[in-house]
Order: sequence, then C-alpha cells, then structure tokens
Amino acid sequence: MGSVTHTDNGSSPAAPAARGRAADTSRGEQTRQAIVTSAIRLFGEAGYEKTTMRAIAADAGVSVGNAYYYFPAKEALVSEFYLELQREHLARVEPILSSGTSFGDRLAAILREGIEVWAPHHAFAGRFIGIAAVPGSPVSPFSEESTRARELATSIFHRLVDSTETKMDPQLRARLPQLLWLAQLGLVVYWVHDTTPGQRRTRAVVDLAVPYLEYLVGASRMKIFKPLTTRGLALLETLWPHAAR
Amino acid sequence: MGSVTHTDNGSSPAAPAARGRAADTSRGEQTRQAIVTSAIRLFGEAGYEKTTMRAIAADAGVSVGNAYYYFPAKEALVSEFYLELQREHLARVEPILSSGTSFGDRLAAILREGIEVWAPHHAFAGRFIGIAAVPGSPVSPFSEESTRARELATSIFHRLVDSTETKMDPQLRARLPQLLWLAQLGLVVYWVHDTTPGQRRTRAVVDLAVPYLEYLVGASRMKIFKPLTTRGLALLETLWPHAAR
DNA sequence: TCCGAAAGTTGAACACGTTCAAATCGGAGT
DNA sequence: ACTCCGATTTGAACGTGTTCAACTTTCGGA
Repeated sequence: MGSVTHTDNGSSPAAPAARGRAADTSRGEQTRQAIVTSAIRLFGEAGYEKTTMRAIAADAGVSVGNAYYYFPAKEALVSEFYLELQREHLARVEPILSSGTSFGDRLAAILREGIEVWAPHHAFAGRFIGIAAVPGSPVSPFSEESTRARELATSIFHRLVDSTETKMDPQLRARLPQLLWLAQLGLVVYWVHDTTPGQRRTRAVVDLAVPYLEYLVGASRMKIFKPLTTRGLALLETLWPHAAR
Repeated sequence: MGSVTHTDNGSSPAAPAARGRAADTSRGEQTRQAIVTSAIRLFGEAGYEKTTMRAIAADAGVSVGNAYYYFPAKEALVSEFYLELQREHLARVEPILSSGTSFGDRLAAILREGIEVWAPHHAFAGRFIGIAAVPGSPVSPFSEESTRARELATSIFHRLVDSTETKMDPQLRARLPQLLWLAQLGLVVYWVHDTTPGQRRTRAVVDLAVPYLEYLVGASRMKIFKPLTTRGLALLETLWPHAAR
C-alpha cells in the first residue's frame, strides 16, 4: 500500500512566493509528507467530515497554519488520498497489461482492480465524488490541474488498446482509450451510489458490460455498423475534441 | 418565474415532532416561504458560498435558528432552488409535448429548454452538482428522497415516448424514458463543466446527439441490431432494475 | 563568523454552518 | 378569562475550515 515511488505531482509546497520551485528542500518535503500521511490515514479511519484539519495537524505534529502552508485547502489533501489510490491501482494493473489474455478479460480485470482498490473507502469515496464533481475543483477529472492524472489514467487504456489484436474500426481504435476512460468514470459514479453489500451490483455490471463492449468494438468493423460508429465518433469529437488530451 | 403553483413537496416544516403533518398552518408556511424566497433570490444573486445562512435569515426577517427549524441544513434550501427550476422546466416543456413535431425535434426542444432554464445559474449549478453527487444527500438524483422529483422528470420522457409513432423495438420503448433521463443527466454534467461562452459546446452536443439517438432508436427494430439492443437492455436491467422506478 | 533574506512555523482570530436551551406565541379546552 | 401545551422563534455558543501577522529556522554569500 504505502511504499510506492512518489511521482512528483503538481501540488505545490509554495502557495506564497511560488517562484523558487526548487526540487525538494529536505525539511519542507518531510513536513509535507508527514501531513499527507496523517491525512490519508485519518481520512481512511474516520472519513472526510470527522477528520478535522486540527486533528490532521496534531497527528502530523505541526500547527494548523503550517498545514495550510503546504495545502491551500482540506480538499487538496483529498486529492493526495486520490493519488495514493491511483498509484496503487496503477501498480496492480501493470501485470494485467502484460498478461496475454483477451481484450475483454484484461479490461474487466482493470476495472475490477479499480473497484478492489477503492472498496475499503466506499464511504469516503462518496464525499470525494462530491468534491470532484464541482467544476472549479482541482480534483475534478476534467480540470486543468488534473490533466496529468487524467493522462495517467487514459494511458492505461491506451496500452490496453494498443496491445490488443481484436479487429475494429481504426477510427474507433484511436478513440477507444478515451471512451473506456469515460466508461470507467461512469462506473465509478455508479459504484459510489451502489448500496448493495460489497457493491456486488457494480461487479455484476462489469461482468455484463465488458462483454457487451467487446461485442460493440468487434461489431464496429462491420459495414452495417459503420454509420453507428462514424456518427458516434463524430459526437465524441464534438464532446471531447481529439486535440485536447 | 416565481408564481407557479406549489406542488406539496416532501420537505417538512417539522423536524421535531413530525407526526402531526397537518396541511399547512398559515403561520409556519408563511415563514417557510419567506425563507425559501430569500434563499432562492440570494443564491441566484451571489452563489452558494457567498450566500450565508445569516444573510438568508436576515433577508427573510427571521433568526438563523428559525431557518433551521424549517430546513435541516443549507443544502435543503438548495433543493428548493432546484425544485423551482424544475417546475419552470416542466411548464416550458408542456407545449412542446403537445406539439405534433417529430420525436427528435421534441427531444431536442426539451433538452434545450432545460439548458435555457438553468443558463442564468451556470455557476451555481456547479456547486449544486457537487452537493447532488454525494450519495447520502437528499438532493442526489438517485436518493430515496428525490424519488418524486425523479418520477416527475422521467414522466416527461414517458409522455414523449408514448406519444411518438417512431417504430422501435418494443422492449426498448418500455425503457427508453429512463434511458433518456440518464442521457439528460449526463448532459447536465457535461453542461456544468462546459466553459465555452454561453455553453455553446453543450448546445452543439445536443444538435448532434439527438439525431444520433433518433437513428439508434429507429435502428433498434432491424434484425441486425437485435443483439445490440437486447444485450444493451439486459445491461440496463442489471444497472437499474425495471421494478425500481 | 556574521547578516539578511527566504523558507518554514505558530497560534490566535475570523466567518461560517449548525445546535440548543430557553423564551414567546396562539389557540383549544374549561 | 384563564390555563395549558404544542408550535414557533430567538440568540448565544460550539466546532469547523481558513487567514494572517508575527516569530523562528535555515542557509548562501560577504
């Protein structure tokens, strides 16, 4: 869980006078990490609301004000939590991508691992989605700030698609990673609202949806489905122009 | 805008001792309305965060505590705002449903009117979605509490589908209203995040998506599309069992 | 070795959402 | 007219996220 190489994410230790931007002064980075660690643990233990900034600061052994020196708001700490889980997901996905199984099997495995990683934090995820859904938020999956995280996520599907031999419409192939990312987004929203024990409903949806997607993808190369594919992709192009990754 | 007949919604004036449930004691209802009116106006003027409970109470001429006698939280007032706009949308949709134009034209008109109604509150809608997205929230479109609002919304699409003569798979016809509701939900999410001036991107999406949907619906009765339709509906059935309206 | 500026840190203070014990009101029953 | 009793109303108080002016530490260069 914990010890994953920390990719230098965009979050800044310097809210004031952000010009210096040196790699990481040992002291500052240490404090920052202490805060993040405490926040993640407390969020996981007590949820979002119950975990107060004062508690996080106390647990990390710093003052409240100091936490705000490194993070502009409580929400920013949530995004650290998210990054932690995304790294975990990424690590678990690696062997799946390397495996030689079919497109559908690997897609299902990727989605299931995502659910698995988040499962212990279902309650927290509800709050998280509330924060991520508001447009201005840096945690929003559509925001400028999360471009990196978005690319990281789509890169998974890029590798999946690139390494699959399933025949499909070439235009679709080019766009499939983004479509899968969107599908995953929808799945997450569904999962968060899924109150069945262990979110078993969501798992059932995956079981059904993945073969369906596989079928659709395969069908895309058939002549009769061309208009469906083409027009769908045209819609996607309006929705999400290809230039903007 | 303002003077729409007030359908007796579920919100309660009685947080404490809610058993009596009499129609509406003149006094209480008057206070309640004053608070709602002030809240809606201030939300519209200054947004969600900027509008404080103290300001709402002051504007309505009551004490802060009194506002909490009628509404359990600030969020509850947001749902009043939402209801107001939904009523407005409903009113505008009425003539559209009665019009004899094609399925697609009416669907597009319905969606466009929705955008029109919300357009002045784009910023506010961002916050609103953040609140609605969290599972426990009574404002969540999937929550128990908003069953009524959900039914009201789907009823629009029910009437649209029932009064359309477009040929389509009968199974699909039975489920189409819910699918359209889901599509509308997606559109709203997209619109909220659409930063193009006047949200013109969203309008373009409607222009493209509606004919596409019309095409898909029409195609559903063709033999070659049967598996696509059937399996899609099976997925929907898992996702959202028909029994649970 | 010392200085000064930058980085880091502090805790009190502020504004806000929310709670609650107490005060007030209004009308039904006598 | 009087008395209850529930419905309504109040405002002070609490806990929270956030800000900020002041303080301390660090460290490169004279």
